[in-house]
Amino acid sequence: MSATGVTPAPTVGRPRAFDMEKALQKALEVFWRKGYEGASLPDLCEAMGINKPSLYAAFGNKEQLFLKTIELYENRPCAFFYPALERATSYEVVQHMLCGAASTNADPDNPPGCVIVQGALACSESATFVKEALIAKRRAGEVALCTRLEQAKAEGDLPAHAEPAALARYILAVLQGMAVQATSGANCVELKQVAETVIAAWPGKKPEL
Amino acid sequence: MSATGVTPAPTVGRPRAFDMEKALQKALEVFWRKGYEGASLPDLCEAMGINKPSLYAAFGNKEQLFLKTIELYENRPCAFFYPALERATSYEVVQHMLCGAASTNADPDNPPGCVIVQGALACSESATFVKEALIAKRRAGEVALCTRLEQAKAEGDLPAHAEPAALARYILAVLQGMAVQATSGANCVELKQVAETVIAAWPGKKPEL
DNA sequence: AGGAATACTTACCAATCGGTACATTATTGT
DNA sequence: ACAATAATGTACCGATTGGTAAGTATTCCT
Repeated sequence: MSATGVTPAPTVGRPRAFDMEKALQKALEVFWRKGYEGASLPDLCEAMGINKPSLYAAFGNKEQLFLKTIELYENRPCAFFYPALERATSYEVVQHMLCGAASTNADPDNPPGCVIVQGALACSESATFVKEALIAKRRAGEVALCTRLEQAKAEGDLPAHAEPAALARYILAVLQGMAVQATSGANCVELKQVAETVIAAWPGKKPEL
Repeated sequence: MSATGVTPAPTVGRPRAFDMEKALQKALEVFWRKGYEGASLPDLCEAMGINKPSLYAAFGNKEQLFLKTIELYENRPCAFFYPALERATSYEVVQHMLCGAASTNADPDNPPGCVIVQGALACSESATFVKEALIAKRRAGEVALCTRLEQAKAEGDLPAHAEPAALARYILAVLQGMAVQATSGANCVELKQVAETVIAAWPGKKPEL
């Protein structure tokens, strides 16, 4: 198993004629817009600018390609979530999460919504593995936020009666709902209003004005 | 065009050997669990206990069958939304919506989540019509709630600075997020905690204790 | 220059997709 | 009894699905 998780470029043989990262980015766009099952191999190949045997040689199969695009997604467009956890107060944490979600979910340069939500929400049995991988990603985010809110509670940043698990679930529900709203056509301003509504009622300490 | 929208039972010819409403109910379950595109005709036929020609004769095609199941869905399991609008105060309106969603989204007797959310969130071009029909359903709910909140504001039930459109969008986002949570395995108690978090911070007048 | 190794192109595969033609069976009206 | 009508079961349709075999082209190493 390589340390980077990426197959190292071989020193011999014909060199690859396309950029794997750019191809992944294009595949991500297709999966993002159409979901795992709705994206066909011709769709993917056309967007990636390669043909099927190249796709299979480089990425394994459709399922593995999808999982790799999700990895890319978490490191690039959706990169607001985990960094937000490092903010000083729970107020700022949720503020950055919700505002980041509003921006990326309704970014006109990307498909609307969130691929981790809409990539495989309801699907046939053949996509069960992918569906559960996305469930795990969503749950991981919830657990991470819950841990952060427990810390906030311990620090007195959240009141003693606060329930970090319930609050984390609530915030994740709002984030996921914002993704649905974005796929329905909501724009960034509209999503920021949702974010603002949540933030205004946040039980944690607010920053000085 | 018939008044009921249902083809009247013909007086001559071989009688239908299955109950259309029960078959629709079974089809709804399949679409609910697998989504519009993830549900294949064999899936549907098996669940409905009929075969393809009967399905097409009775319901038109897959798309029309889906739209009919959505109609059934709105009148049956998901029947908490519009009735909730008739409550006396905005507090009770959102309380009933959120608690109703918690119950039906995580009802162990039904598939998890909400078919109007997950039926066709991200899909191929061939499902565009269905996808937009669901978007329209979601938007209609949002508009109806917004109208109800405008009334609440006019009645002094909501403060003068309240923005009904933003609040309605927020509540719908939470409802849709709860559906996503349910498909991820959240149970009724967990969803009720989300509902309670929202209700506790609702800006409208709270009922007497 | 000549392997060895890798990627690309074309053409194909079985399985499944949504949808239907056709013959058969069951019912009503006369 | 007999036509008219409608639902059923079987068997099929072309198109598309994810995936691959095989031949060709391009590179590195000796």
